Amino acid sequence: MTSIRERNQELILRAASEEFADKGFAATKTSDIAAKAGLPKPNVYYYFKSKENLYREVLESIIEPLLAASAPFNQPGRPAEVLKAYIRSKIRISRELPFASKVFASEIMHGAPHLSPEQTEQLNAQAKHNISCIQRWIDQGLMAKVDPHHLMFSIWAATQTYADFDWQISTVTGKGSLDDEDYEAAVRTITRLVIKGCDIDETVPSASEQVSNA
Amino acid sequence: MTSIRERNQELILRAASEEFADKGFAATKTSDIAAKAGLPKPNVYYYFKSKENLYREVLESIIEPLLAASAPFNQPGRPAEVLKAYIRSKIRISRELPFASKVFASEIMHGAPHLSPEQTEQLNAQAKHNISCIQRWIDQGLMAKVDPHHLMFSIWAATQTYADFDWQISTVTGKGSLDDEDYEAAVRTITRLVIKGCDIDETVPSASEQVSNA
DNA sequence: CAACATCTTGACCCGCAAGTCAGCTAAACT
DNA sequence: AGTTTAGCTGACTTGCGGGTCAAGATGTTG
Repeated sequence: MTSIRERNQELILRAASEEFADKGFAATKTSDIAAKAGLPKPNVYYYFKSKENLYREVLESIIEPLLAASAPFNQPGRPAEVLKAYIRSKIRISRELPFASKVFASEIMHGAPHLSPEQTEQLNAQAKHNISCIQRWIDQGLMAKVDPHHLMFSIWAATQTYADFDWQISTVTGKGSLDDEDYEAAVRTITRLVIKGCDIDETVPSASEQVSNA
Repeated sequence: MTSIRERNQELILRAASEEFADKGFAATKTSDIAAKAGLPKPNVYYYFKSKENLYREVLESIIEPLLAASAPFNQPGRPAEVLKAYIRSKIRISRELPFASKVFASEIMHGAPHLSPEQTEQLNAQAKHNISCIQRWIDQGLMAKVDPHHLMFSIWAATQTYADFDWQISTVTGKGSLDDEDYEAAVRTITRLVIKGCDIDETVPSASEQVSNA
C-alpha cells in the first residue's frame, strides 16, 4: 500500500539521525542524508518539509523512549528495584538508539532550541517527579540522604555517556564497539555506585515479592 | 605595548568560546563572535586566521586544565584522596571554564575531528594511566573490584554534565545558575557514590599523614 | 614631526547548501 | 487501455556566511 512512502521515510529518518548524531544539525547537509539513504536530495524534501522538520522528527522519536525509561518511578516500588530498572533502561536506550540519543543530548546541550514547550515541560515534569520520588524514599528512611537532584544528574550523565561519548569510550577501551558484556559491566558499575552510594540494603531478593502478596 | 593585540585576542577568544559553546562550531557565525566581542568582523580575521583556527585555540585552552585535573593520579596517593581530588578538580573545571569545557565535550561527541593526533594521544594516555592506577588499587586490595573503565566513564560523565547540560540542570532545579553550595553538593554526591561504590574505607583522616612522616 | 607599523573598517566576492520546480516515470484504480 | 495519483529527479535559484581587500585611522619610535 503506502509501503513505498513508509519505506522511504524510514530510510531517510534513519540516515538523518546518523548524520545529525555525527555532525550536529548545522553541519549536516541534506544531500548527505539523501546519499546515505540512497535517494536523490529532492526526495528528502518530498517526504519532509525541511531540514529542520526532519531534525524535529528525529528528536521526537527519542522522547517517548526516554519518558518510558522513567516508568519504574511511576509505579510503587522499592528504591533498589526502581533505580536498577531505570539505569538499565537508560543504558539500553544509549545502546539501541545511539543516534537519536546523541541528537537529543546535543539538543539539550545547546539549550533545547528545537524542543516544543510541551515536550520540555513533559520531560521536566518527569524529571521532577523522579526526584521527588527519591526525596520521599529519603524521608521514609529507605535510603541515605543523598541529594536527589545531583543523584539524578549523575545517573543521567553516567548512562547517557555511552551514547554521547562513544568515540571516547572506543578510544580509551581500544574496542571498536562495546559488546553485551561491556554493557552489562556498565550497568553493574553504575548500579553499584548508586545502590551503595545511597546505602540501600538489598535484603529481599527481587523475584519473590512480586509473585506472592504475602 | 602589545596590549591592544592581547586585549582584543582575549576579547575574541572569550566571545568565541561562548558562541561555540552555545551553538556549536558549524552554527556559529564569525560575525556573531565579532559582535559579542564588540569588534567588526574583519578584526576577528586580523587576529585569527580563520574560524577553524579560532575554534582550535578555544579547544587548546581547555586541554591543559583537563590534564591538570588528572594530576592526583600522577603522584602516589591513597584511592580516597586521589579520587576526591580528581572529582573536585573536574567539577571546578565545569564551573570555571564552562564554555571551553562544553566546546571540548561537543568536540569529543563528534569524534574529535579537530583535535591533533598528539592531543588525542595525550588525553588518551592520561585516561589509560588513571584507569591502570585504579586497577592497581584493586589488585592491592585497596578498593572493591569495580570495573576501572566504567568507573572512570561515570566520573567523567557525572562531573562533565555540570558544564554540558547546564540548561537541563537549570530547568530541573529551577535555578538560573548554581551557587557555591550547589557545586559543593555536587562534589559531595559524586564523591559519595564513588567512594562508597568502591568500598573505600576512610579510616585515616587526610591531614595528619602528610605533615608528620611517622 | 616624520616615517613606519599596527590596527580598524565598509564594502565586496564567492562558494556552498537549503530549498524549488517542471516535467518525467511508475503505480493504482476503474 | 486510460486516467489519476504518487513518486522521482536534473537543473535551477537564492541567501547566507566565511573570508578578503584597499584605504583610512591610530598608534609608536627616533
